[in-house]
Amino acid sequence: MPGIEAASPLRLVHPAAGIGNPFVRKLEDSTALSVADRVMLERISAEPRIVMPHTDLVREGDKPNGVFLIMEGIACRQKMRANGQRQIMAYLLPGDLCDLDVALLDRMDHTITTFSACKVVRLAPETVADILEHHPAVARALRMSTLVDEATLREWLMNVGCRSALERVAHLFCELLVRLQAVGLATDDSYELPLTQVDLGDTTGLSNVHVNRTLQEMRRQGLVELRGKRLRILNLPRLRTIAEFKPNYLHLGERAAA
Amino acid sequence: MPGIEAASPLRLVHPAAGIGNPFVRKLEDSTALSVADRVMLERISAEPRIVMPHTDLVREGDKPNGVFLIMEGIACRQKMRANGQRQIMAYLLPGDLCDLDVALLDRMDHTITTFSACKVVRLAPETVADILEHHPAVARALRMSTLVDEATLREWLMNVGCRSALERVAHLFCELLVRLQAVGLATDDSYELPLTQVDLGDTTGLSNVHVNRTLQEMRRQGLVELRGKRLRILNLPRLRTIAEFKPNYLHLGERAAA
DNA sequence: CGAACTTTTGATATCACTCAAGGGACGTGG
DNA sequence: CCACGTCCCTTGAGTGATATCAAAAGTTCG
Repeated sequence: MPGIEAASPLRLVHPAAGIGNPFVRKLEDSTALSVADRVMLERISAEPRIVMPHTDLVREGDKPNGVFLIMEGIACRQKMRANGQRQIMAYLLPGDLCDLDVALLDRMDHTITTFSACKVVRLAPETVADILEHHPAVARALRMSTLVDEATLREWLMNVGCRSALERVAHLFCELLVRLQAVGLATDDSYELPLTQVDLGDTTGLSNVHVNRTLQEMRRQGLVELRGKRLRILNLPRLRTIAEFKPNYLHLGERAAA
Repeated sequence: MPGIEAASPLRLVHPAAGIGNPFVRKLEDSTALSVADRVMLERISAEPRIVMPHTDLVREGDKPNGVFLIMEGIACRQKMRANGQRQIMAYLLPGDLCDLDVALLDRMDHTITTFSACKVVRLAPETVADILEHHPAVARALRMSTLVDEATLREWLMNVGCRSALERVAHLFCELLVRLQAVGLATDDSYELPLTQVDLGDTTGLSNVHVNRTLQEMRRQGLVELRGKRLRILNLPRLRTIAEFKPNYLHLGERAAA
């Protein structure tokens, strides 16, 4: 089946191929993809669905109904407590594929919600199975990306478990810079951040009020500038030092290790 | 190759088969294993290595050198900060297999250390690859178990991010009860817990002093009894309520859902 | 232009941390 | 079997970081 697609030159010269498609771009970072791989990836991600902001893609307790691929926008994994407290457990950025093996589970144990308007693709379990079986390079890259998701989760636990408010927010900002740069969505020092201070608080285990004061402190120290929904990092070296940010857990190439 | 093994009846009547082997026991919870599967599992876990307490199995920065299977004892994943602070990010209990796909990574991003004396088996990447290819039922169970590990990590983040000291410790104790029961290492209401209060603090993001005071409060309320290294839960319903413990994230069968 | 949301501010409260020291428990070696 | 060291648990006092509450000011958007 991939052979048929590969015979179609139209796909290969599509202007956005490999640049506009964050999924392809991300996978290519970790593995060399064949033409057939790339064609297949372009094909499955060709018709994204547009989802409004603050919409649940899957809810805790639902039966998993396939795997989501984020093409545009930002979403998150989250869980609520009975008293209304919320913990955000991951950000899903363009190029991220949620839960490769989720079909093995009976019920979702958390909710996936969009922050901003998103373009997402839902892949049926059979599609995923097909990729895993017939596209080993892609499968490898996806497995790798799952490992990175888990490592990121560990780093978040580290963040909330043993860093101060300033350090936590600094760390989050450093991580997002690297991850967004990897899919071409950040400049050298800035990116769009469609989150409220409440969201940041629910991410870092802080109250919104304290996030606010922490951001003020960061501005005062000339670390960042946060206007509208755009974050600009003014002093990256110092921000990294404060956060003790070591991007090794993101397992990027040598490129970003510096 | 499995066929040859299956022809050997000796393995099948091994007295400890499926009972003494926590790995087999755990996998059988999620999938029906064939005789060949079980034989293979018994074979690869036949000769565990004994590791002293407080020994690193792999260190952050090391090249991953295979996958560890915990047969006995308790170990953990952890990371240190430059200032000496430690965050524990997972407990590895008997029957747990660490990092199915870890061979894809260049470097470890965290350290795995034993708490108590452990029996562990190291599986070479080829062994793992062989299982994934030739034992689909086992592969499924292992993938599933990886999903549970990740879900557990999310729950820990929830714990540290939005629960009080009492709630955090209560939640941890509830989780351990269920997980240890699943491998036959806990009674109805008690289990061995070879951890110090410092360890508990590094797990829950609390200081050792505060863990101490929290444990005293739990004793005062008649929730638990912690003598020597044995934890006995005196009022499980209340402990669960306090922790808001919902074991759904462990994705056990109906059995433990109650 | 108004409603709803988000950010900001001030005042107060509290949970948990730090520091420091005393008391057990346990193991080892004399 | 006792003496000692070490590790762990416990206690007290004082502090500090962050939470809570409530209201004002700013923003966004229909």
